[in-house]
This record gives sequence, structure tokens and C-alpha cells, in this order.
Amino acid sequence: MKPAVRRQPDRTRQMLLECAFEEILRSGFRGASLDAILESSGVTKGALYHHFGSKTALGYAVVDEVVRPWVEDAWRPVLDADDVVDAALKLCDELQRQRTEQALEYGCPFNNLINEMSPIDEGFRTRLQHILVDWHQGIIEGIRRGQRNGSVRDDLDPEAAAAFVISSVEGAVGLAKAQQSPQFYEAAVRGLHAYLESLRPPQRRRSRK
Amino acid sequence: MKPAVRRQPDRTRQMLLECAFEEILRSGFRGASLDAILESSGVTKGALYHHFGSKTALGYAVVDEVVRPWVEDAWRPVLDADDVVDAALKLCDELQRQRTEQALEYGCPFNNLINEMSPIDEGFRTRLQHILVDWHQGIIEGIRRGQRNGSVRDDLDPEAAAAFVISSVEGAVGLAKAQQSPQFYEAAVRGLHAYLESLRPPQRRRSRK
DNA sequence: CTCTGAACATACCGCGTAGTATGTGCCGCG
DNA sequence: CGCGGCACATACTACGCGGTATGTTCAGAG
Repeated sequence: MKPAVRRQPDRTRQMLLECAFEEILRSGFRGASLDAILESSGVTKGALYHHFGSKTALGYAVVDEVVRPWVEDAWRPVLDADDVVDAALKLCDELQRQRTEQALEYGCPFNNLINEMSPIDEGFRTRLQHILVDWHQGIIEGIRRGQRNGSVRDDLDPEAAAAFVISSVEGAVGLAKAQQSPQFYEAAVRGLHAYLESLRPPQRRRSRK
Repeated sequence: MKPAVRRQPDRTRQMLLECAFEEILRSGFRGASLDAILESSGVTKGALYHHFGSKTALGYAVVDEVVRPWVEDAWRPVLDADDVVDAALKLCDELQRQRTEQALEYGCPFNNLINEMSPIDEGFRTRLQHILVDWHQGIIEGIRRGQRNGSVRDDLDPEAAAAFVISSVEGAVGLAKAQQSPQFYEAAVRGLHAYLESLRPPQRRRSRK
């Protein structure tokens, strides 16, 4: 009657991380109920405290092993593309298309955690900071490469532009939570789209195509 | 021995609102402890529940009577100025200067509440939504006026640009909480500054001065 | 002067929570 | 074959929290 295979510590741990991620996305970290995580994951409290020493430790693990890859997978394609603006616009359209989902209701897990936990817990703050710094640095590198291969204007401060773009994206996703219609969010993405277009060098009509 | 004047219901109520605002800024709404608010305001629990039916009612009142004016006072000057871009840049520098304060640690009360409460409480969501819609509409009007009097480019989607700017500001303030240095925040504001400059019409060198 | 009710003050309650103490089964090693 | 310890499972505890019940005081109407 019991599950065919038990004693799968890796799988149990992974289940906990994923279900905790979902619950934290819905309720925030402090609002996340361990009982809810246990119920959705089908794990008992004993198992949880065997794998993680505390709720905080579980939260840290979620940041390190779920949130971080989740964020990096999002912006990594931009860095790999040869035309940064094209790649960014593509990602921008992606944001527009995925808007019907939970994203508009629950926002971005990364942004949520920064807002909730950074001021009150150093462990969260430093972890989230590193994710942000890496992201920022990645975009800066992308812009520099774009400037080198002529797909981005030369007279652009890469550090400022990168921070500005990241801020606008996270800000838009955050503010969208206050709306029940995607109107504001769509407008913000349109604004971002136009801004990204303006980053192309003026002399050249198009880089190619 | 007792305070010279007691029984000042208006003052008591105001004290509660202000102290609740501070506590909510520090700990979020759910994390805000009524006991902490009572201690900092010097009011007892009986008095609190005489003025407000519940913690939620207190939170709504804080949004309506503290957060809303706080937000509107910030962007109202932009609408009143004749050159929108100048006014926006001024506000932008203001953001840069006030960065040393609590702003970087605790963020924007408005943005914080949206992120925390919108997904889980309709009462908060609708109130915050109205503040955001008014803000958005205000900036749109400002841009339109700028386009009419020649201080803003004609080929600009006011709705998109307004949402984009608001998003970037709130996003920057939110993300700044993850940093202990103002580096990222300053970069984002610099990016915003450059973007605002780009909104000026190209043909005219300067509107005046 | 009296008396009513607004404006508090104090003591208490119930609930959900993170965390713990202790028990159990099973796999692998010797 | 025995047995130690990993991977769980269950029952319980402590505590902070929002909320309430009840008592007290004072200002003002009549």
C-alpha cells in the first residue's frame, strides 16, 4: 500500500525545494506555512527537519538551488546571442506572452524575496545580492560585446543601462500585481521595447536581415 | 503625573496611523506587530481597537491616509511644471540624493505593500491599484502636455513611457534593498536620467535657458 | 449635579506557528 | 545473521500573535 519506492533522500529533498518554492511564491517566505509545504510535497515534518535544520535553512536552499538557476536561465540567452538588442527584444516579447500566467498575480520570485527578506535577514540579502550582481554583470558584458560588434550604440553607459533595464523589468512585474488587468504591465513592456530599440546605433539602419 | 491633555481622539488616531506606517515600512504589513505599534505610539490596545476594528482596517487606513498622499506628493510637482523633462530630471536627482536614508534599506512603502499584499488581499489590492492608476494617469497627462508645448518628442507613446518610467523607479528602489552599497541603485538612476534626456525633441537644442 | 457614552486601559483567550522529542523501519556493512 | 545509523514518521510543546471581554475615566449634555 505504501509507495513502491521509499527512502529516496535526493528526490525527497528536491520535492521539498520545489514545493517550498511554490509556497514561497504564493505567500512569501514568512507567510509560507511549513504544514502547507509538507502537504503539497507529501513529506512529513520529521523528513523536512532531517534534510533542513530550520525554515530559514530551507529558504536559503531554495534561493541557492531554485531561484538562482531560475533567474540565470532567463538572462543567459541574452549574453550568448550575437545581437544583444535582438535577444533582449525577444526576451521582452516573452515577458509579454507569459503575462497571462501566475506571473501577473504572484510576480517574480526573485524580486519578491528581495523585497520581503533583504531588509530583515542578512543570509537572504547576501544570496540575493549575488544573484543580482551576476545578472547585472552579465547584461553589462552583453552590452559591451554589442558595442564591440556594432549592434549597440557606443555612447551608452553599460552599467547604467543594464541596471536601468533590470529595474524596469522587475518593477513592472511587481507593479502588475496591483492590477487585475494587464494594461499597465503591457504598457511598461511596450516602453521597455521602445527603449531597447533606441539602443541600436543610429548610423546603421539595421545590423542585418 | 498623567499627560497634561488626554482624550485627544484625532491625535491618537493620527499617531496610530503614523507609527503603523513606520512599522509596516520596517516589517511589512503581516510582519508588523500591533504591540510594536502600540509601544512606539504610546497607545494601548483598547484605544487601537476603539479607533480601528481590526489590523486589516488599520492597514487600509494607512494606505488611504498616509501612503496615498505620500505617493501623490512625490509626482504632483512633475505634473505642475511646464517642462516635464526638467521636472522629472529634478525628481530623479532627488532620488539620487535621498539614497543614503532608509530608502535603500526599507524601500518604497507603496511598492512594498503592492508586492506583499496585492496577491492575498483584495482590499489592499484595489486601494493600491487606484494609487498606481492615478500616478500613471498623472504622468501620461504630463507627457501629453509636454508634447503639446514642445518639451517632449511627438513620437512617444505616453502610456508606455509613463508605465516604463514608473516601473524603473520602483524596480530600482526595490532591488536596492539587496545591496549594501548604492552602486546598483545609482547606476539605475543614471540610466533613468539618460532615458529622460532622450525624451526631448531632437530638432530643438533646448527648450529655453 | 447627574448621567450617558465616547475614549481609553488591562487582562485574558484561542489559534497557528516553528521547532522538538521520541519512535520505527529498513538498508548495508561486517 | 546481527546491528548501527540513515531516513523518515508522529505526537507534542512553547510562544507570539490578533482579537476580545470587561473595567475605568472623563467630557459634556440636560
